[in-house]
Amino acid sequence: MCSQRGAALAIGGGTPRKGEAGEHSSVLGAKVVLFLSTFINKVDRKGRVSVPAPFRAALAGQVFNGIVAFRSYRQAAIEGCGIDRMVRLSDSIDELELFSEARDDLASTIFADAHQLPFDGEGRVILPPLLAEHAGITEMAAFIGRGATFQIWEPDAFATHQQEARARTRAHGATLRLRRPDE
Amino acid sequence: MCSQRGAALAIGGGTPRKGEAGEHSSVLGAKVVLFLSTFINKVDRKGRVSVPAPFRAALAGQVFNGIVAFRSYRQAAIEGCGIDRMVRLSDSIDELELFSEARDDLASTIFADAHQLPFDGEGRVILPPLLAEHAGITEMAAFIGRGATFQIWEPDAFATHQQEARARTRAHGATLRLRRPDE
DNA sequence: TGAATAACCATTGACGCCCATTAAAACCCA
DNA sequence: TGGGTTTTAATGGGCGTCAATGGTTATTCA
Repeated sequence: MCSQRGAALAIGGGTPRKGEAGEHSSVLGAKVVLFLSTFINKVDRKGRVSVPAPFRAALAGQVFNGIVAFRSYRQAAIEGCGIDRMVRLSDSIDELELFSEARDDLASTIFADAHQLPFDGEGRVILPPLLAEHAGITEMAAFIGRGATFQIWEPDAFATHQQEARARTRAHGATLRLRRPDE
Repeated sequence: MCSQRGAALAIGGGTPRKGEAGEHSSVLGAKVVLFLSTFINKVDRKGRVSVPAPFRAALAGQVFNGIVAFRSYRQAAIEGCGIDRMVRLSDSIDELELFSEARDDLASTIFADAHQLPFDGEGRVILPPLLAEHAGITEMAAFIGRGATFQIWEPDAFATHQQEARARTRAHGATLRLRRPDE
C-alpha cells in the first residue's frame, strides 16, 4: 500500500529483462548486487514483511534464497544483505590467525547475530523479534537501499535519521572521490 | 521452545530447493559451509541436545554424520565443526615443523580433546560431561554460528561474552577488509 | 542381570507452503 | 495520448509439515 516503485537491481552476466526472469548465472564472476531506493512495507500479524521486489531481484541466484539480517552496531536499524556477502566475510575471517582474539570477536559479533531469513513463496521474510525490537519496528518497515547492502528501519525513525545525516553532511561538507572503474 | 527459526546453511554444487531436499554433492570442491545465527536449545536429563536444523543441514553429506566438539582453550565454550574441517586442520598442522613445540601443543590440545558426537535419529547429540562442565552448560545450550565453525555456550555466559566482544570490536575499531569475490 | 547407551515412537507448536484478494504499474491499442 | 486490459506486487489467512522435545523400548557391555 505504501510501497513505492522504482528500482534497484541486479546485474549479472546479462541484464535481466522484464519477462525473461532475471536468472542467476550463478557462474563464475560474482554477480553485481545493487540496492537502491526506499520501500515501506507492512508487517503483518505473523511478523512477515514483503522484501521489495527489486531487492529480491538483486538477490536472485544466490545460493540461499532469502536475506541475511543482523543488528546494526551503531544504529537502531537492521542490516541486510545476501548470503554471498556473508560467505565472503567468512572467507576473509578465515584468513585471520586461527584462535586469535580479533577473529573471535568478529565472529561472535557478526555471525552469531546474523539471521538467515528465507523468502516464502511470495517473497516475504519473518522478522525475528530480537531484530524487530532493536529497530523499533512494529507496524511498518522501511527498506533502505545502500548499494551493496540495505537496511531496515522503523519508517519514522529513519526519516529522523535521514534529516540528521543530511544536516551533518551539509555541515562537514563530506566528499567522496569516485573510484576508477578498474582500480 | 526457545530456539529461533531462520536458517543457516549449506551450500553445495546446486541450490537446495524446496521439495528436492538439498543434498550434498559431496563432490569435488569442498562444500561451502556457513554457520550463522544463534539457537538456544534445551539439554534434557539424558544430556541430549538438538543441534539446530540449519547446522545439521550445513553438515549434511560429510563423511561423519554428527559433529566434532572440543574445549575452547581460550573461552568457557565448546568448539564445534564438521569432520571435514578437522581433516583440514590436520593438514594445516601437518605443515608445521615436525616435532616442534607448537605442533605438539596443538595436536594434543585439539585432537586429543576432540569428541565425535553422532546424531541420533532426531538430530540430537549427547554432550560429554567434560565438555558440558567446561562450558558450564546444564539446562540450556546456545549454538553460536561463527562462519565456518560454531561454538556451544551456556546462554548467559555467551550473552556476556558477546557484549564484551562488541565493545572490544568497536573500541579497537577492528576492521576487516572484505575479500574481493575473486581474489 | 543391571546399568548405560542407542534406537524408536509420540506430541505439539512454530513455520513453510499454498491460495485468494486487492491494488498499482506496465502495456496495448485505438 | 487517453482509456481499457494485463501483469505483477503486496497483503491476509488456512493448513500441512517438520523441528524440538520427552518418553519408552531394545541392545550392548560390564
